[in-house]
Amino acid sequence: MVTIKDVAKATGVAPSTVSRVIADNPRISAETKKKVRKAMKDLGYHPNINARNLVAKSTKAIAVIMPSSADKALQNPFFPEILRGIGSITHSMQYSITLSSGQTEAEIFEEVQRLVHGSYVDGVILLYSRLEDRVTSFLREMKFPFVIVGKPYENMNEITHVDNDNFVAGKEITRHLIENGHEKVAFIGGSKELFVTIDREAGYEAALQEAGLEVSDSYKIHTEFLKSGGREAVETLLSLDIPPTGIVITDDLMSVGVLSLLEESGVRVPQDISLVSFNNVYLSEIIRPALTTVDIQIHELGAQSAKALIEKTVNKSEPVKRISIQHQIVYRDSVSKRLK
Amino acid sequence: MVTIKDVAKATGVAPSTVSRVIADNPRISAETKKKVRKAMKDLGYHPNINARNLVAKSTKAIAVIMPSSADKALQNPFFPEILRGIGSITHSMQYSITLSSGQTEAEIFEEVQRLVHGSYVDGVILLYSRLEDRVTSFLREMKFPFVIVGKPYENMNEITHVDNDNFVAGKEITRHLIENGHEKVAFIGGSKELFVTIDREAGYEAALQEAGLEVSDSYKIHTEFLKSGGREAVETLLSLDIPPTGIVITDDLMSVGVLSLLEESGVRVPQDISLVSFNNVYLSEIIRPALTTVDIQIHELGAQSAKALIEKTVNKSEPVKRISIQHQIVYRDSVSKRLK
DNA sequence: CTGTTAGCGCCTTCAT
DNA sequence: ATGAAGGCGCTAACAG
Repeated sequence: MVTIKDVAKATGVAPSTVSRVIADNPRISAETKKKVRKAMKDLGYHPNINARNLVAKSTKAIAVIMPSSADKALQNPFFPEILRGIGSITHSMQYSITLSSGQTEAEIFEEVQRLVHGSYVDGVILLYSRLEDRVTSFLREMKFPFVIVGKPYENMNEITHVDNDNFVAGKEITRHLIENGHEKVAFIGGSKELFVTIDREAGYEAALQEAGLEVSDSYKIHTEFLKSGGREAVETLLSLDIPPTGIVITDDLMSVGVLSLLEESGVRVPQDISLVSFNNVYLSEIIRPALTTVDIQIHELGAQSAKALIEKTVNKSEPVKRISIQHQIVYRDSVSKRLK
Repeated sequence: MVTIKDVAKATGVAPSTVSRVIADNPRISAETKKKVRKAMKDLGYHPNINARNLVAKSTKAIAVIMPSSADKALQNPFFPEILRGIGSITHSMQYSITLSSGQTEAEIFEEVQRLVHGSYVDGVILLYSRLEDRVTSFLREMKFPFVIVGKPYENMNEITHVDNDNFVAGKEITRHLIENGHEKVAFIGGSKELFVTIDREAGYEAALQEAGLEVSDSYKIHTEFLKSGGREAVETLLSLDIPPTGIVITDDLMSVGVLSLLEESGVRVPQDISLVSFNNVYLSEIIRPALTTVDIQIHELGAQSAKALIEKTVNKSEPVKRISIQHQIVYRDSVSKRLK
């Protein structure tokens, strides 16, 4: 390994001078700079990050924590996409990403402790948000910079987070159904412990009420991730006295499941039932009918969270922020106009 | 930050002694160990990883390189899954993962250089394999430990890689179609630059030949990732004089696209056409009809590659390995028996 | 068994 | 504008 000393020796200057050249210190003559830089290139010098971190007490690295993989949800294309968003920022700022997943919540907790205590990273992005999460409490206690993608369960004004306005999004997409003549619209969401579900559902209800439509519990389904369980739920929905003509579903991947179930039962989409959902994942575009869905800008969600986090790590007194990412409805073919 | 010195002072021993109990050095008395450990706990001591790395000249970290995100393929659930596989091993061995993606190939190359030159990581896992890849050549030149998930384009016996036996898998899944009475079977694959495609296609042809069936070019389609392009391809296939009754598709996600296209054209699966594909991603289970697909054990692919890489990093003279992960056909509902 | 010393590669005063 | 010296936190000889 070629070190700063080697470069110094080769150039006939002191190590400190080389160090200054690296930092592009203005009080080094242009001449020596050129000389030193040449030597660096010739020798193939690259700064050793560990040595640098050691003295700088900073790592220029952030950790990204994925939800425990008990969540089957991990197969959701949401994750690669958000990672790309984060990566676009980290790359441009010369930061690295340390990825951390884990089978269980405990494993993740361990890992995070290791990461922050060992000074592996300068900050943490949480790709989930759970009630009474030890990781969150730990990070707060340590006063360690972190941001949550989504909505924190507690201390919302004290935790920087980036999220969509899921309430409004839910309202708008439901309204779209209503405007197309649907008066019986159902809701299928994931776990009601999740804020995404809660918010989108609240938006759904608000749209209904706004239109003077009835909000009925029998029209609302919560299912983890539809396999057998979701199946029955959908069947129940269909066998109602007055089955819905439109469904709001909180996730494109779930929509695919529902869609399949429906068509299997001979119900056609959108002729018999209209579907709308959230995320605008690639999948929603290749499936038939292509899904009308709200684009939540996953990439941007990632980019903004990385940006906010990095700002926080360089300036610890950066104020708490609550960043809201725009959403936009993408109109495709899963909604039909219904004559009254 | 509490350091080894603080612990030493608090315990009344030398820093080196503390260092030794951290390493659980056998020649330290049980008594002092206990004493020191207590102090560590009381003070909340945690080793500083950078300092340690600096002297150890090892980072206990590996980099995972994702394909350039020009590949829309990144939304494939394949990635989160393989990351989990890698994570399961790294976690258990106390390694960390540095994730690296990038918009372009050049960006990735830069990043990898930074990672290896700066001693960020001890080894690299490549989640892609491309012809004349600068990253690969660079890693080889540097003699830096790396493994490829998939099949290297060059120097196959000099590069440790973990892969499925895609030829056999392709053959078996095609044979399954044939055994169900399908004599006209088509093939839809991704870019023919990719080894996965090539291997699976070769298997497909082998099965056909084995059964004495004709291999026809008009039955073979290569499409990046079916949007508009794939659409036409499928239509062409259907309008053939003798349209196929079965299709082998190299990826579940593509299958979903094809499936949708087919049903849109009024072709029923599996009644009119049977479909089989690869990967056994969660999606293939929730879609209707559920897909008969070959499970390539993505998780295991990740785990084995991490294991092989770590072995290589601790023992540079570890021999080159070629690890093949078992596959297994998962029979579901996308294939129908066809009477002759 | 434990303490002392040196040094990993870099940055940063403090001099000059 | 540059050099010399010290130290970041840790480990690894080398002494005892």
